[in-house]
Amino acid sequence: MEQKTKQFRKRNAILTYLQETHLHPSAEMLHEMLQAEHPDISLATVYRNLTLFKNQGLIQSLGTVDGIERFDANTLPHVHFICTSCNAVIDLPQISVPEQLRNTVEQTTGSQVEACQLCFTGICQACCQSEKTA
Amino acid sequence: MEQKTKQFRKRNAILTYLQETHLHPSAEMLHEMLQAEHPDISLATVYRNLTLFKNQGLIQSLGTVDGIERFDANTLPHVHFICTSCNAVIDLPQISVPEQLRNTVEQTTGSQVEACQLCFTGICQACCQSEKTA
DNA sequence: AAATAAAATGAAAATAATTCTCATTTACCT
DNA sequence: AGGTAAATGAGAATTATTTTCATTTTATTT
Repeated sequence: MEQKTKQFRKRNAILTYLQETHLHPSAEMLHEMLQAEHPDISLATVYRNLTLFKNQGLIQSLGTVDGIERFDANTLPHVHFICTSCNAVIDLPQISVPEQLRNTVEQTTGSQVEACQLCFTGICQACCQSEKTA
Repeated sequence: MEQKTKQFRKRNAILTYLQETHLHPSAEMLHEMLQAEHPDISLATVYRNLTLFKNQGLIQSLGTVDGIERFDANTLPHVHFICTSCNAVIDLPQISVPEQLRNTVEQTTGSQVEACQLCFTGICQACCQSEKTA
């Protein structure tokens, strides 16, 4: 009962993990998490494939948080919250950017809009509470 | 007719330049521009003072564009457009993020919102046109 | 005004995230 | 199985940013 396609490849593991997590991980976070399944995976492979996925449009970069790039397999426009205390990146599905803004931007500036990111920063609930108890 | 306060300091020059430009420059861009007035200004001084201004809340970081951090002396919430072709960062004063969203985020997540950034990416007008003619 | 202390700066070394090189391994095709 | 192209690991290289430390500049005190 072997698999038809032997996918030794770590590439799939990286993409799959990204698609299943909600942590918006960095390359190093990914590398660490993937070592459970692939103890010999190298950091270079993680970086290499992240760059590849980005170019293929399979994932998006969320920019840097505390100097480190974070990634998201959800390429649909959606809103994030970044905690400046614990550096968590959290989805905010309850908020959305009005679709029409895209057109407003294109028409008032003569540019071509490819993407749009809305991002709130502050202290997340968990950090707010640990501040109180401390 | 000498000035009362001898301000040899380059610090002021850095902040003033940031406040007067609309280019949302990087440390290196700043360093290059400031050399006109201060030929001996060092890159370390630019970085040092940018970090200082950030901590003092006098400027904000816009995050990285093509791997390089960009700065803005306008700390009021406002919207940006980033050109993925020429890496220009352009203000979009005609757009704004509804103030109420801040409360929505705080109430639905139990977090404390400190700031909010909305940013469109794409091809700016200038680059759109040079693409056509090329 | 001179003396002293504190802050700011330049130059270059150090750091750290990311990318690249190259030898090796793995998967695919016939 | 044999040959070829793609993927990977290990570590070197790169590069933006930070730090160190000696020097200069500014502020303060006498």
